[in-house]
Amino acid sequence: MNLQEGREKFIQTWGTLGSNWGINRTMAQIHALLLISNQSLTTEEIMAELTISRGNANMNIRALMDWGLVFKELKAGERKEYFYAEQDMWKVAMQVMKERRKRELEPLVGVMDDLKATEGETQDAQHFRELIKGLDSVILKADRTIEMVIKADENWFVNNFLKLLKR
Amino acid sequence: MNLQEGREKFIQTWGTLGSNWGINRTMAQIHALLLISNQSLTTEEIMAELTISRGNANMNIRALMDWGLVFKELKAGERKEYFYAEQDMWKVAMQVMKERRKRELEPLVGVMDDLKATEGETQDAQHFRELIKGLDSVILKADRTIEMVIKADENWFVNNFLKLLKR
DNA sequence: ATTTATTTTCAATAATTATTGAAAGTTTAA
DNA sequence: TTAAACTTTCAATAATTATTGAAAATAAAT
Repeated sequence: MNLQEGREKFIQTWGTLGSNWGINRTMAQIHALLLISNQSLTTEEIMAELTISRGNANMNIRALMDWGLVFKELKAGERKEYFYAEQDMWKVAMQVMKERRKRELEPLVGVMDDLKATEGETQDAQHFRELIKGLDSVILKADRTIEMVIKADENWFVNNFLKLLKR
Repeated sequence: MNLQEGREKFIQTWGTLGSNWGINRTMAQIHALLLISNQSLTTEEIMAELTISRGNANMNIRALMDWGLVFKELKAGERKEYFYAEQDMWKVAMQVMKERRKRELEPLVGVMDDLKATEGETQDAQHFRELIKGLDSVILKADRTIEMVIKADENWFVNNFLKLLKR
């Protein structure tokens, strides 16, 4: 497989993976393209490479920036914006976890509290509360695990940083 | 919140959550309905409760069985099929992990091997291979972690089973 | 101030994905 | 065997989601 084929396969694979996980295909493809690019790209270049419209490119680039996966670079003396992606895939994975935790797990915790407070002493009501309790404990466990992994990773980062200073 | 409201809110929440994660809303709602039901339900009952068509109900029930989240029960002297869901939410979470690992992570490993073999000695080609290497290591790490959690959980199950025998 | 370059927005449209419902298939009972 | 009860399939349709493209907004240069 040559470079061109590899790049195309990666963009397509990343796109499919994204849509399996509830992320819009184009957004994942732009991310893939920026990942494999050595330099930052303009909106124009992204449009051309993926043959998508300006509107589409713009909206998805913004979304990637909201996710903290893509950043803007301004070049001196140039008016247009350049974009690049975090390339360390471990950091990418951490960032995705962090964001999904914030966007989905945290709101869920609130809903679970409401559901736990459901009234009624019938068998059905008790069964419902039992199920919710079980689900709540799984959600809490997941939340704590992710928190732990993120904290550990950040410490690792801080530690490496401190090591650098000590040299 | 009374029981009826709680059930409806749960079904709707589970449906939304599912579609955020690339799972069809109705499938998630049928799952939710079976989770909160004390007894197994027929296709008719599921259709009525969620106001969906027979075809839709049938297809999504099959999908849930393929995922190992829902099971069929045949009642003596009755012709129609009854369905129920695994109610232990920890087991549900494990089963979802297992299935996603099998369906998505494993095929990905194959693609990554192809991508790692991309040819070329240009800067671009080297950068591409570096990225793929980094991604591959994250995927492998995720795969091993999930495997570990599943194994640990299965051992826990075996252990508890053995404990029961020893009483 | 005016022009030019660039980004953003969003109504219209296209593409994708989910759902229906009726016909075909299957299984059990009479 | 025929009929009745039930399940499965799938082409047609509906609903949802993504994409376009052109106009409006913004920012910088002349």
